[in-house]
Amino acid sequence: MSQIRKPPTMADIARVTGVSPMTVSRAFKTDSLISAETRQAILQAAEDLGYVFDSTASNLRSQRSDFVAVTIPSINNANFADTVGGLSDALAARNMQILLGYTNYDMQEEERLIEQLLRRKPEAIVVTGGKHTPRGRKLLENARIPVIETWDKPASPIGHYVGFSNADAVRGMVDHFVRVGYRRIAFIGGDAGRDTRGSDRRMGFLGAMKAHGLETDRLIAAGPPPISMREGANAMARLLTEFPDTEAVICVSDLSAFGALTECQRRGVAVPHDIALAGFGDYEIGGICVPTLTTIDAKAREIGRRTGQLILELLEGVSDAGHVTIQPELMVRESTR
Amino acid sequence: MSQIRKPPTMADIARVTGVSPMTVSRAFKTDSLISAETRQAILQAAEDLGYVFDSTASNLRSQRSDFVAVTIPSINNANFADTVGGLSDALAARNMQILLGYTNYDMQEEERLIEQLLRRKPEAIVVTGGKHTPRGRKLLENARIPVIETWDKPASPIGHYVGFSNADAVRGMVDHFVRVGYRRIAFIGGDAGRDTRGSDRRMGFLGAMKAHGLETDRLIAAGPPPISMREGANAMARLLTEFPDTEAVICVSDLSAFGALTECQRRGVAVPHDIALAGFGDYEIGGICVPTLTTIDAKAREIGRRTGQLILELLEGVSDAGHVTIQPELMVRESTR
DNA sequence: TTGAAAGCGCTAACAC
DNA sequence: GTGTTAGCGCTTTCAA
Repeated sequence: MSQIRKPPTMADIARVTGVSPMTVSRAFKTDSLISAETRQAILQAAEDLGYVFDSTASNLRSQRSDFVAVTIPSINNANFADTVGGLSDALAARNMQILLGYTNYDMQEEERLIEQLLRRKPEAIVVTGGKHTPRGRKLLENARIPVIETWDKPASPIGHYVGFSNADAVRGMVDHFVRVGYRRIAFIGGDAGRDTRGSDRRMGFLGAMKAHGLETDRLIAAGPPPISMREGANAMARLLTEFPDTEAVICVSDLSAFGALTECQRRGVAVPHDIALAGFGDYEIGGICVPTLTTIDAKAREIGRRTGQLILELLEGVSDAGHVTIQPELMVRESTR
Repeated sequence: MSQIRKPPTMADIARVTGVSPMTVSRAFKTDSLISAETRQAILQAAEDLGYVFDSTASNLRSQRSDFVAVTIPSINNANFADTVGGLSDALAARNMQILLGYTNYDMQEEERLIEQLLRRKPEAIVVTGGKHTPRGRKLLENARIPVIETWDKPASPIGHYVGFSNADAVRGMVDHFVRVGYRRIAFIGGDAGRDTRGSDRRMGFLGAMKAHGLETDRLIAAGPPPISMREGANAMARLLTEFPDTEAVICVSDLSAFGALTECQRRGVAVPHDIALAGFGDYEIGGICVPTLTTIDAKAREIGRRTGQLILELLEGVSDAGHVTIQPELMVRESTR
């Protein structure tokens, strides 16, 4: 009886409905010219047969995939999740789907991922950061689709970008710290060289400190990214041991800053009275923990939204070059003077 | 000069290399019979021409997509991110790619998403939770591919599942609370009916309280999901006003529990001395905040890993039914007696 | 180890 | 508003 039958195709619907396959195809496109009754009959027949539209075939024939490929360092990070959310919302208007991959903060893995994603023939590709392996960069350059680098302001962009200078953002925070009177300032971040955004922030810290004529030896390397709460706590423990007279600490993200805060709480070190603390990224936790954390809002969601807008414009030929600079915002809260 | 040229295909490589397209195709498959020199020459030519393999065409012809479709409520949630991470790792062995969509805790949106994902012809589909719209359920039943429900133990599974009873898990926590002496216990969760896992946890709370002959009126509905830190804090404020003599609070997740904790800190209410606090999900924050949070580890990553294993077994025909029950683990920490 | 023929399911392009 | 033809780029199948 109930044999394994092949799934129905448009041809099957055409046979049942007494129209040509082409008409069935038209019935599934919202904008196409087709009489209301015909469409209705076709959609009904499709429902009855349990038909499922085959995007693969459609994509091959029309040479459009409705995919936008996206690489992020980690799926488990609220900043990148927000960016993907904003992007997704912006693309929903055109019914485009995101093909997401994560690199685990590894440029080799990014290269592998880019290659794999490009095989799916996306209409655009969005990458996080402006640094890539030579081959990864070449793959992007040759991709014949819009390439958008995000969360960075690349020295030499491959195509387009939507981002900001991580170094400049931290520089601004150091300037603020100095303005309100802090001098012995430390930086907690990942080991140099892997998380490029983290490294850029560290560079910004170093540059600004030097510009102010301040010491730059209070650097705690908390290991390979992702630098999260635990690493922040451990780094703070080292900092309090090695440089007990530190007045203020800038952490590579709110997550590590919160970890650092908990270490202070366990030791009875008062924030900001004994030591000031700041993060980066305006994560939810920074706005709610006690004390709330001074941070930099990098506008994660806006980065995604603007990226999505840009992609739609590029695909429609409305625009042809997008260098969108996002303005991060310093948010002074309870954890600093 | 440099005209817009069509991207090279296997036929182009075949022409350049002097072999048939079929041989080129073989060169890209690791297991196929082909001489080492021929393959070498072909891969070299491909590199020179900037060839990119076309998965779309491959998928159509071979009727295999190497996609696994996944729906999660929110991309910005560490528990689901961990599950996707575990799944992704398990599938990496077979080079399968995850096609991810998020439902925003909305079953209507889930239905829309399922339909869209199925059009891409995934080899399996993983959904979060065991409750769906009637049409969503029907789509899954007719999908002719393995369907795996996760993060739940469905009353009537569509196909397979990897999960646990959210109600039972919370029941166990209530039992523990009663055992150590708490009686006036409250529950902070989302509005009933939207986040099904949250509702199940609430049901578990109510059932266990009744079983112990305790009052069940200390229920704070914190709004529609996602219930995060801010909602937890607001709910705690209401709870402390409406039921100031509450001895212990169970929150629908660690995030809301942490929010609740901050509200206590701002009011000078000592945890666990004045009130005990527990969460759900073993998020990173619960293990590091002060005090650390009693919680239930739902083994998010293991859910993903086991799901991935199951999918591979099902696709290889090794297994034909998977009802995998995950055992959540109560973790008693500083926030409770 | 390699090649030839056919076709996966859909839609572009054109005709009526 | 609908139909016909051809073919997107690859791989299955069979043959050599």
